Amino acid sequence: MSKTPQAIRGTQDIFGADAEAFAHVVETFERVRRLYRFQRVEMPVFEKTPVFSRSLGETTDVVSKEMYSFEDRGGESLTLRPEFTAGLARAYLTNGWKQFAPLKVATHGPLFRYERPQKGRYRQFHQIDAEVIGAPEPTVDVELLVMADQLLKELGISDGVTLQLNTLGDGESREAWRAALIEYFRDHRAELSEDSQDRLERNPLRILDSKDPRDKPFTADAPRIDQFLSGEAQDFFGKVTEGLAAASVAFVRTPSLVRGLDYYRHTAFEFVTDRLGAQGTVLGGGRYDGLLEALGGPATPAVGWAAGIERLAMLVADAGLVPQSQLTCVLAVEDDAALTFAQKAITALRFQGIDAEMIASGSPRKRYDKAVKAGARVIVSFTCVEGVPTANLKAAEPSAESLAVDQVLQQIHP
RNA sequence: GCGAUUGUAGCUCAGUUGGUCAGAGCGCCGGUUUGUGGUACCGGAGGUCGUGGGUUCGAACCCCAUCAAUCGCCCCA
Repeated sequence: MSKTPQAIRGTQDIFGADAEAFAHVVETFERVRRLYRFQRVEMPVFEKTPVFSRSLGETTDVVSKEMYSFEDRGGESLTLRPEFTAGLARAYLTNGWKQFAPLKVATHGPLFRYERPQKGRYRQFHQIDAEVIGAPEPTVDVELLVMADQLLKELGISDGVTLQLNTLGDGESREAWRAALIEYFRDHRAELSEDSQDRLERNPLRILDSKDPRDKPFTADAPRIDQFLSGEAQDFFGKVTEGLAAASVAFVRTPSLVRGLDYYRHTAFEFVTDRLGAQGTVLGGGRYDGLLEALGGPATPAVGWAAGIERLAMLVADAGLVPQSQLTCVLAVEDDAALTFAQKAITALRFQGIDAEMIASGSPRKRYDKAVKAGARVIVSFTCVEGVPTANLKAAEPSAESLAVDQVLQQIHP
């Protein structure tokens, strides 16, 4: 006896209302990205492993435990993409897209991370993504932030979502800050949570957003990036905040918002909601001026963001904002002798751009009831009167839809 | 990798201290009723109670293991 294989942990079969919400998010993103003139790109779902491992650098945990890697038949290590950014950076370098700089691109699709599933977190998940490669100006950061803000507003989920904004400064500022943080936390080492004591060695910046209450008193008084910002970095951040003000995009300065990887510079941001449990980040991004160099390319400034489609879809669905598409016309074939006539009719309706569904199976007596339950604007029953197939249009009162359906039916004959 | 909770019909669930406990509603299929009609009634299909062990005269119920789901921790590019 063979058993049906189960779906892989952390994958989803998205269907029905969830699929509608998902599609609505993608469609809205596509509309907004056109407004901002971001070009659509399609990317491979897998790459050579170094594309991701080199971009991730020293965070060995992520590389070894969180990536879906495997060897192809030639023995080369490949990886299902865990993010869009590294693949886009690779494409920029290998295709000579420098000629198009500054390159504004947008994409969406599945990503893969070997994680324990929980609310809003899956092994195969989906993101929308927007990046600008080859532009060092803070105005570009602003454009991306305003675009993200508009997207959330167009989706109708901006209430309860706050933009958390921080700067990591340039390379030197960042390094000085990091050194100061290590020194500070080392002095309080014994009082930190076990996790944070561990983080002190691996990833000290992460102590700042620890969830452990034992760490809170120390994170509150920790050194802030502002004390270490160079004049240039201050100026950059100032222009970003001025741009946001000009676009009326509200934000909250969040000194604890950090990025673990060294290639991040300057702007870092997250749109966060309190409605998704522990996974509150709805859209996140920042400037990664150091990434293309890490991939072996020339120094190339870049900035971008990504957002989880599932999380956005949940917010949209919870707010009841998924557009419903009501069936326009349903045909109830109450006599099988009228079936071909009904088939002619439904074909004509659909060719006229009228969406239609036909009920022609099961007990003929119950087909009309089924048709009623389909919730269409217009019901057409098909019966035979003295042996002649006949269509009867039912509508409570004449409407644009019923008139249109009637007009098509007038032109159809058994 | 760790923790908590949960697994009974296609769906939502009930099932008492282990002793007709294999059930209900919805959905599906069929029949009757109604006949410009979202009605009502009758009937039917469908489950080795997640899986495998164990305790017991007897397990959906107790114990162990395992798988899966949900939520959280770790991690978060």
